[in-house]
Amino acid sequence: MAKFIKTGSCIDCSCQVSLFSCMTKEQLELVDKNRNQVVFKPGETIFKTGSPLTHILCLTGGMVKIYLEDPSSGKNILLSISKPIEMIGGPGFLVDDRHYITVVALEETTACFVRVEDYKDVIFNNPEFSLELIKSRNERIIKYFNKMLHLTYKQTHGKIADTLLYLSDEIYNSDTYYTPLTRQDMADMSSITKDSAIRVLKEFVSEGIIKCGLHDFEILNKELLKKISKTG
Amino acid sequence: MAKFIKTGSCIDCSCQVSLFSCMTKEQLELVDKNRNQVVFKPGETIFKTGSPLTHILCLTGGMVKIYLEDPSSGKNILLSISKPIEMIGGPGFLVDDRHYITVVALEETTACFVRVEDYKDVIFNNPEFSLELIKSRNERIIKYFNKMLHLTYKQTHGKIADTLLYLSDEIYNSDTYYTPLTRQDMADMSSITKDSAIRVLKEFVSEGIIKCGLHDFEILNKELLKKISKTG
DNA sequence: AAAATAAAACGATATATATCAAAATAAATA
DNA sequence: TATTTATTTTGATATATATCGTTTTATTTT
Repeated sequence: MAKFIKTGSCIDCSCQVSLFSCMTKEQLELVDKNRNQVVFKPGETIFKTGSPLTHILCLTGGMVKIYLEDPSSGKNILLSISKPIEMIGGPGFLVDDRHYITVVALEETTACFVRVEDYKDVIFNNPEFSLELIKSRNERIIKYFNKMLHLTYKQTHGKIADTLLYLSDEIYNSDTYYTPLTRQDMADMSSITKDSAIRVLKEFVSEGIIKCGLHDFEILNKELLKKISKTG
Repeated sequence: MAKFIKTGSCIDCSCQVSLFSCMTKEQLELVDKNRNQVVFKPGETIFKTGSPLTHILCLTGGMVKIYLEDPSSGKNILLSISKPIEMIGGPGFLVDDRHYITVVALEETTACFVRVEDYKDVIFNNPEFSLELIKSRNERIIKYFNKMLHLTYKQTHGKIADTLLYLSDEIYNSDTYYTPLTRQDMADMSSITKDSAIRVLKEFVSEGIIKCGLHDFEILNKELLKKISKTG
């Protein structure tokens, strides 16, 4: 039992639904301070593909990876990394109430769970929130469109370049960063095999485009990396 | 001028916005009967990637293909075929009001344009509609998740099998169908090259799985096709 | 109907990348 | 610290699929 349900999670954590109506990040930050939260250790699974979607996650601290799992092939696609403050639900919401994503803590992560019924209530009673939600869904779809295009025509070098730039520009906001991601994770982000990821990273190092250890990365020639990302 | 704006399109076609609040297909059908519509000839472009998104399309007759275009690589992904009655907007709605999809008529197609402001009004004033819209966005995201997984791990045979099954099960509802799609279209649907599509189709024919002419298809061994789709 | 254009078909070749196996290194555990 | 386990690295090989040039067939235009 304790193996499947993390202590303290999936309990109505006294989130005041009305407070969610005002959706500015500043307000959410305030709200979150006064709330009991669940703490996840690195590597712990928060949402698992296929399991019932009963709550929406409000990520308040730490960092998680979000990925797709294909049970039949065993292949994964690492879709994104998420940082606070972000609501993480997944497309099963309002559809079949199942998770279509797996969310795993990359470091110590704090989160609060909001019941889907409560979340639905907010949408129903707050048209501004609805429009914001539709907007964010659409923004995500645009990202998936790009991902689909990249998956079809980019090759390993372009894909790894994308991954390095994503981490630098969107996650760590620096050309030098430490990441807990493994080579397998970076391969899953790039939709290539682990072996290919290692090979390409090594090439980039030998060409002076990056410097890297197991988890430390430094982008030395960002312009070239961007060019590689563009040309495929 | 006439080259870019189809005569009669993108004009507020007196759609009664309030009527859209009731979103059952039957009701929409009734509405559409009393509305002046725009007729597109086969091959005509209705929405073009990159152009301003000023209207949402209500497809009332005919059939369209919806695809992603990558201007830099020239690669296309054919996402889906749409039949009446369906609302076609695209993820630029509420984001940057640009089209991220290209919609092209496959046969003579009738459609009605709804101004985005009016559409926004409906969402704002009708919470049931909002929930339905979020649901449909999520359903689409689930499809894109599957597409992304398939793109990464399936190979040509599995991809073409998927395309044949999609046309049979979701579009033409028959194991025998005529389709105006070209080999290039079927390749774009499968995210492979035209040459590969031709090769695989020919293999399927020689193995007795399908029978096909240029545009006529007959699925002879559906179970095997499903198996090929599953195993990649 | 003839000419021109576009689409489909096909073979030969190139190549990128997955796959596999084995070694080296790092991390976790006892 | 020693031992086990997991991750990373590396090379060799296989293979699927894109690419290219050419021919054939279909479709459209004049």
